[in-house]
Amino acid sequence: MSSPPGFELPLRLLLGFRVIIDELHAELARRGHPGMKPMYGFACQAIGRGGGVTAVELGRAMGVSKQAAGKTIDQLEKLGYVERATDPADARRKIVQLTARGVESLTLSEQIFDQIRARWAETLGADRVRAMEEDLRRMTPPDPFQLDMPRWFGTF
Amino acid sequence: MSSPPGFELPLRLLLGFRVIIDELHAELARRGHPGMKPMYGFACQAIGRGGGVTAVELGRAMGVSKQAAGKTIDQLEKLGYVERATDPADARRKIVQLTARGVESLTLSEQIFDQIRARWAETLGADRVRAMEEDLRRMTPPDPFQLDMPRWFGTF
DNA sequence: TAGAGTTAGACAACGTTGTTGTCCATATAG
DNA sequence: CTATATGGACAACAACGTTGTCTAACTCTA
Repeated sequence: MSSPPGFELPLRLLLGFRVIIDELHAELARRGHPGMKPMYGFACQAIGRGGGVTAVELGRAMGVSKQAAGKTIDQLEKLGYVERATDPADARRKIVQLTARGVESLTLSEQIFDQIRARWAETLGADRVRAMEEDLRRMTPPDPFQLDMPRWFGTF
Repeated sequence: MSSPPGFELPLRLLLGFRVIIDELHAELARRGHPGMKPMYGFACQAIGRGGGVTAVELGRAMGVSKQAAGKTIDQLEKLGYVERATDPADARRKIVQLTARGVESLTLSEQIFDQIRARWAETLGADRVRAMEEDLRRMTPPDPFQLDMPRWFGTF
């Protein structure tokens, strides 16, 4: 009747995240997006389908400096997922927007995430998955995007 | 009655991990281990209280190269958490062992993890936490240690 | 309207954590 | 005894982050 050691919970949370993200990217690669990486995916999600964002805004949304955001944007631009356009109303601002391919990758990711969740629900039961989400929502901050993982994990 | 979008689950899993690890390190810092970082903690855990390991073994256990493991050991040595000794039976091998301080940090971490888990159980109910662990155990690989996070998240 | 302050982006220098590749010393096997 | 494998050190480099500095452009106010 004893509980597992306390360190198992965070380990399993991380492993769960990793399993899902690995599966997502394996499927994305299979469906024409082999260059997509977890970080790029988060960035695309943060850029979104709306009117576009600037490097400063993206950095703020992801919890990193504008320079770091700018480098990520450079990569995504090179891969054809985003494009930059100068704001007609403010010559300083460069608006970053998803390209058609970028939107496609986002849509595809959402479908794949839903499929993965459905398989979890098949294995564990829909109510258990829902309970897990609910419990995690209670224990984590509401703000969904604070994904400065490399820095966080590296230097704390 | 619709399910949340599929991407919420992995996001919450990551956030949950992060919340717990952040809390652990805040508490560790408060109790005399301000230099401890997530990665160091994982390395200490992998080194363990046993007879010590070599850089090659540690690298294998953590899924990184022996050079990377060696660099982490350098850091931990500088912080006073481990010490190296040459194997009397094999002059090539340098055995890495936790110092008293290293063991203390490990023991402290275990206590803190247990406390965090107890608080989750208070908030969510013991059975819900147990269910979460059980479900995650079913959906993740049994091998607990494969913590090459920076590389994995960065370059995939 | 002119000047001061703020903001966006680019560029450079650097830190951390990884990677490969090379090399030497030591063990082990044929 | 020699050939091979292994452990560790060192160097060069890649990826992703940081801070600092500079310039261009906007905005506010005297």
